[in-house]
Amino acid sequence: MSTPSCVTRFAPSPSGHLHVGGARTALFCWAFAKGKGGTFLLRIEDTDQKRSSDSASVGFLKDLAWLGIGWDEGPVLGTHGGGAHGPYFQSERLDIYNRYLAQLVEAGKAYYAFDTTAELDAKRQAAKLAGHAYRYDRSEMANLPKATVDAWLAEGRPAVIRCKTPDGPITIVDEVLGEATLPAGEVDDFVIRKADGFPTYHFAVVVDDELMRVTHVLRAQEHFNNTAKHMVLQDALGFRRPIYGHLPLITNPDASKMSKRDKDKVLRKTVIDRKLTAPPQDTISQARFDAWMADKNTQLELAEASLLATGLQVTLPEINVDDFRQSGYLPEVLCNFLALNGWSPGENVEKFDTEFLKQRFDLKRVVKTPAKFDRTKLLSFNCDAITGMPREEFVSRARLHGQEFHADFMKRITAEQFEQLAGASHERSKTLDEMFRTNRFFIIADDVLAWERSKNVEKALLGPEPNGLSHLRAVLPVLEGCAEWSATALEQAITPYAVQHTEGNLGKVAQPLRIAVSGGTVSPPIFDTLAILGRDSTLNRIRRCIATFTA
RNA sequence: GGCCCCAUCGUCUAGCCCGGUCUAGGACACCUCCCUUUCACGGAGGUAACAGGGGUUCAAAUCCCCUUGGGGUCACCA
Repeated sequence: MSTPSCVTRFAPSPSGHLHVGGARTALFCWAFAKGKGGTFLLRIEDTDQKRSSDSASVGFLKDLAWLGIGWDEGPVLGTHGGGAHGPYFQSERLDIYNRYLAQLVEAGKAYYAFDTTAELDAKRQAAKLAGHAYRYDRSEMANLPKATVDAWLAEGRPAVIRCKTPDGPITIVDEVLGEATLPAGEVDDFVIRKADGFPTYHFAVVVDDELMRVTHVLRAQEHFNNTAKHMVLQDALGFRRPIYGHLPLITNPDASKMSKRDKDKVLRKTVIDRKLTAPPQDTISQARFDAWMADKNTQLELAEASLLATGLQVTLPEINVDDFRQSGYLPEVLCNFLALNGWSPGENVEKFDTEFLKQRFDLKRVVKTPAKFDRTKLLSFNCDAITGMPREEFVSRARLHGQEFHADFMKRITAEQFEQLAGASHERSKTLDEMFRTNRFFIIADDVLAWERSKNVEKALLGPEPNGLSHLRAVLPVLEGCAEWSATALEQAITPYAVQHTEGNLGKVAQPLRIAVSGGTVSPPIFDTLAILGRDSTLNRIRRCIATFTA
């Protein structure tokens, strides 16, 4: 097997959900490697025992697959993953790390340190009060006699291993940011193995990138300063140095970090604004609600947050890839838009697919500044993509979306009705989800349909004579007499009435009809709406509407 | 606070490396008008930026310096 010229990796910590920022990083790593005929690999950084317990820890893989970002090596999912350089879970590579760790200690490039957390905290605190940055002081631990170290280890004293960082400035060479030099002393003797025996992130990354023959490290800019530590370790271990590229962060419009905490904030604000003291029915328990509201620092689980949001009828900001999926965004649009945050192909091109990205992606064109994530523009892109696709494609993609996220809706509508509805909704849909949210009236029973009592409704129905209500009365027998119940047949039946009684102003008849059958002022085009609804429901609802508003 | 990085319309960005073609381009948003049976779409126009100050130069958005502003990072998290 030949060695690929280019190997990139995406190395997240385990999670059930893929954050959009992570998705963008993965996308760039993927595009970079695949554009060069190289390998893109996935590695799970699960060295934090406290965080790596849950079984859904690699749920984010499905998000990656949904986006169309396939990985050549890594955890197996469908046709993705596998590879000869595993295991790809760091927690399964402990003996590998320990080998290199021992080598460093042996060579005097790393040492055991027995400081307690309390001692270190105190020193950090003192440094902070003194107004300078804390740097680990190696004078005690680095010079412990070997006999002492062995004795303390033998008696089971908790110990970490620290890297003995050489003195001197460190220059980071970065393909997007250029060169940056950290002054001597800026990188101290950092921990490379924790007291629990697990390597720290820094150590595991360096070893794995070497062993997995990673050539290019593309990661978020928040890792920039870590690079110096990784360089120190590479030198100590005699490893080659990969090429680095640090990608600009993606933030909220207010420049704050995008995090699932944003969902919590929306919910908390809603609860406070509405002065609620109890959760809505069928959401979360009162006890959970109280505990959550009592402490600003606790967060609801994602599932709880969704339940509560549904109960409160608020929409949560999309943060994770599956949030966007649920909201009805297209994976290809999300990829396109994500790529535009931090990169652009120039030449005023901004609509492209991942194939184009693969061919054109280039570190030189990655921007240095953080990008504020603009959901409105994403929505506009999504709208363009939806209205631009063939009708059959929209219908089938909307169907899949409905089956996954609106099972109740799909159950109460026939296949034929769905096809008509989707067809009528196509050109007015900005997302795959919209038609399910705005057309609930199709799936409720005729006798529970309620009419909204808004200004617009009253204006359309109860204005000066001849008003909407009288048009409804007049048009009812016309509809009853319709032999064929299709959009075109209905149009042919109603239009003459409009010509005769409203000077051809179809709206004067259409809007009352819309209200009568939907309960509100918004629906697909009126004849489609009536056709989908069917003869019985349409007539039923019009009769009830007349009765209701006449009373 | 120390250290590092960055700085073009409200937002994402093109241009910057290799000064003149930039009276700074595109997209989203916004405003106006048109289309229209609701919603949405669509069409035509428009508003809108080189953070500030010093240099260098015949010429600076483009090069240099300072100021200001923003971001990142300072864990036995990753």
